[in-house]
Amino acid sequence: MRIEDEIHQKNFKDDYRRLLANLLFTNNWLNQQLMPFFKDLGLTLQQHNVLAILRGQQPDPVCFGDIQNRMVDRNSNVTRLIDKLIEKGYVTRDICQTNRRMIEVRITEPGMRKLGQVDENFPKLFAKLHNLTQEEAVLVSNLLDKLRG
Amino acid sequence: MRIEDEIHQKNFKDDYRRLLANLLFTNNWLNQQLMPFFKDLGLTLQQHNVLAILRGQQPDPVCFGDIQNRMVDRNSNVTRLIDKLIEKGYVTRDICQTNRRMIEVRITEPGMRKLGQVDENFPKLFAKLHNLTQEEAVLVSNLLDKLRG
DNA sequence: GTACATTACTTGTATATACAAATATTCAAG
DNA sequence: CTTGAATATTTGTATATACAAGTAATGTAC
Repeated sequence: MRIEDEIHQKNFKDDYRRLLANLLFTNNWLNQQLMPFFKDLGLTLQQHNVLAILRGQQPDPVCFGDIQNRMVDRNSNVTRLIDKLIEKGYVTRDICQTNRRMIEVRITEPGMRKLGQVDENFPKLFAKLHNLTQEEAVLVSNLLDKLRG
Repeated sequence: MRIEDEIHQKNFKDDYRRLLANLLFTNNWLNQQLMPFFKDLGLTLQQHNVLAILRGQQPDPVCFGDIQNRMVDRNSNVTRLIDKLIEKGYVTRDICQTNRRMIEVRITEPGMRKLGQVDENFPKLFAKLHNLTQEEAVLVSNLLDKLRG
């Protein structure tokens, strides 16, 4: 459905304004697909992002700063995110012995199992993006890279 | 900058996962451009969105439901948004006399002037989107329309 | 014309976000 | 070896969001 119809706006002053509205609207649409998906699995999008980062570095730990730099959403409060993940038993935190300002975060076995469970369900999530062909997905992605400069 | 470099991830399992990360990351990037822009002008993105909708219907009023349906961000709480805009003197609210469940919202003269001030500053905001050519902007926008189905 | 569903908006609340200030450790200069 | 700057994380707080429940007016069936 065209963005004009989605937000009941007949036309835009120029193509950049249409793009801006479209990016914001599409992000909202995307969040409405993602939030219930992760909620059903007992995670938030950001919590999943952290777990995936930790799995990627296994068996090495990752410190808060590195987690922040690798997150898709840079505004997340890593301290509080990790608190939640510890509550759920999916990660551990230890003070780094070589630099005691830093915190070493590691994913636990239950955390790995939870990620595995998410992976099993991913196909039904990604099915929602398959209105685009693979070539179109690559094209949009590259243009977004270009947009950010 | 490629999304792989932005979030320090060597590669993605497939092009749809790369697209998903890229859409979310780009939205965060976009918000970091938009938020200070509107903050400097004493508005939030959603407040501006409402004002623009009201100007579009002038001199007719717009009810809450219609505002919601035309907003880029459908999750906004229109009641509280309007409360803020009344506080600032940019809109008025009246009970609709033909259907007293409905609220008629209208933009005020100060609201129009504020919108005018935003318009004056828009070029410097949209400059940030000009890493894409006009053709590319159209292309991305159309592909986003297609993505949502 | 009364009862029940529907519509339109409001309120409450738990959680999340943005952003600034605080703490605690290490580094670096003299 | 002390002082001040830099780094890494934590805490505080005001505002925003998601979502469920509440209220009030209208529509509809009998």
